[in-house]
Amino acid sequence: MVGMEQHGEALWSIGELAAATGVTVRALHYYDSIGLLRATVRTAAGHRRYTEQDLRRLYCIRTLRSLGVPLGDIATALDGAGPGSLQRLLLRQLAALDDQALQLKQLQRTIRELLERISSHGHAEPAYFMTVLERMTMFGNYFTEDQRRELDERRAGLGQEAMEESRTEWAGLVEEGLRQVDAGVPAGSPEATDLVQRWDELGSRFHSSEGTKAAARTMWNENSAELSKALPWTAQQMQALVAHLQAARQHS
Amino acid sequence: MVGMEQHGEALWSIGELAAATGVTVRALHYYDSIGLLRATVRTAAGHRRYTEQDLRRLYCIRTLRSLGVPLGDIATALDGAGPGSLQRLLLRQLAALDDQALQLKQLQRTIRELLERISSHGHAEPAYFMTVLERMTMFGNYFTEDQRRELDERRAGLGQEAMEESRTEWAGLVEEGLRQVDAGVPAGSPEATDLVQRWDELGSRFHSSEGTKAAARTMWNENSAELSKALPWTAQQMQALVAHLQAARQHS
DNA sequence: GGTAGATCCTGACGCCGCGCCAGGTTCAAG
DNA sequence: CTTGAACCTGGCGCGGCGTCAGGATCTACC
Repeated sequence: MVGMEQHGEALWSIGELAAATGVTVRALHYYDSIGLLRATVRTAAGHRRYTEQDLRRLYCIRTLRSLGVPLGDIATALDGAGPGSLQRLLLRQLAALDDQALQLKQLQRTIRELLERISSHGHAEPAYFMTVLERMTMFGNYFTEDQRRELDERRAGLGQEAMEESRTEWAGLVEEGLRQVDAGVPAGSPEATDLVQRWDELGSRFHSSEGTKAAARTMWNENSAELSKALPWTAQQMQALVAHLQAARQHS
Repeated sequence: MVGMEQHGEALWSIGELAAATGVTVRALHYYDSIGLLRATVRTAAGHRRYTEQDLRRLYCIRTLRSLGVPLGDIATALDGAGPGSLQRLLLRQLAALDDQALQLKQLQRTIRELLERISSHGHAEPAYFMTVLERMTMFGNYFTEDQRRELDERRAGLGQEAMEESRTEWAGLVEEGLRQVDAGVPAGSPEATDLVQRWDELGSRFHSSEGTKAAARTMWNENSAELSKALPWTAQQMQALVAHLQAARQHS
């Protein structure tokens, strides 16, 4: 072991440190280069010598890193503001992981649905892929898990009849949207903005406190859920409608 | 809309496709450059024109991508072997996500433990970081969740007395290991390999069916679990021991 | 004190999935 | 014909290292 018994302090070469901690030499080089873990001592020839303090710091770094914390955050937590900064970091990371876990659950459910669809139906038609995509992006971007639960409760509260009614109404809106697309109605026209407004109103029935914005997205979700059950429209029609509504929403 | 009504087919420019699907133009450029989604048509000036087939393919791509599938896998699944390849891909991805979910749970538990430790103890000493790191790397690399459960059951079955006995025995082994380190016993010597063997045997009590290899890792886990409760050794001693054992294991 | 082989150094490119310019060409509308 | 929007290609950048390449330096043995 290099430098043992010198001034009563133990010094490790980079290879020894790597072997002992399981971190690669390259990683240590990298940590040094970004200033996260500089070797306290350098020999005359430029070889790195690590102290026991460095070792302890390395353990902290690797632990946090294995918990998924990015190196930049580790650096600020270890160098920056003293007490409590580590705690705050861990709390943030825990929250981030919670988010990730929820997303993972979403993905797993979606994949299982896709697999069922494939095995029962023989194959997956592209149109179905579209509906899956719709639901995922809408869901992922606009709702937290809590909000999702709230929506489920609200839907349960509305009852079967109201749900059926809304579905018919929604189908009517889609039909009109397609008519507008076919007729070439411009996105800025009153017809189009009116459609968007009724669209959002219908959505707002399923959502109260959070306002119309999120409600519109809810409607999109109902949308794709319905589509997955019965697909009376082609992919091309749907994409045209999507584009039309998006454009109209920007104009209004 | 570009190219509408031409030969009865609809063609989209790259910007239109981007707006309609929510994919950025840059991403489409990238997909084109890696051959994942080439624009079927190019105008004389080199501008991309996408067909409805391209649109459908894009929906598939984005769906799989949002499910976490890497682009390379998507390409092989869409272009490669026909029926069943998609199903296999999804099954693989599902398995991968299951793994991720388990790892996430591990991480969350570990962070919560760390937080408890910090809040009850005022701060976290570096030595504790080391034990956390040990458990994580050992656990993460060598055990599946099922194996973990099996281990927990086995430990419960052994009873308190046997557990206590094993702990004392283990402490003895650590003491001897430290003696060897202090005395400079080489890793290839019979003393060292004998220590490793007894170490693994002790571990094998906690693990039957999977063999000694995994059992040794179990022992490592006990190791750090004990350390977290009472730390009679310094970080430096532990790291030296770890290195010694690793080296001896390679020699035997 | 010479030499071999292990270890060390710095510097550079590669990975993935794009984001984000820069500088030039082409399109659609008035 | 002009203007501004859309399009093109090509290049750098991120994070966290892995993986060479080419050279300097260490340790051990004769």
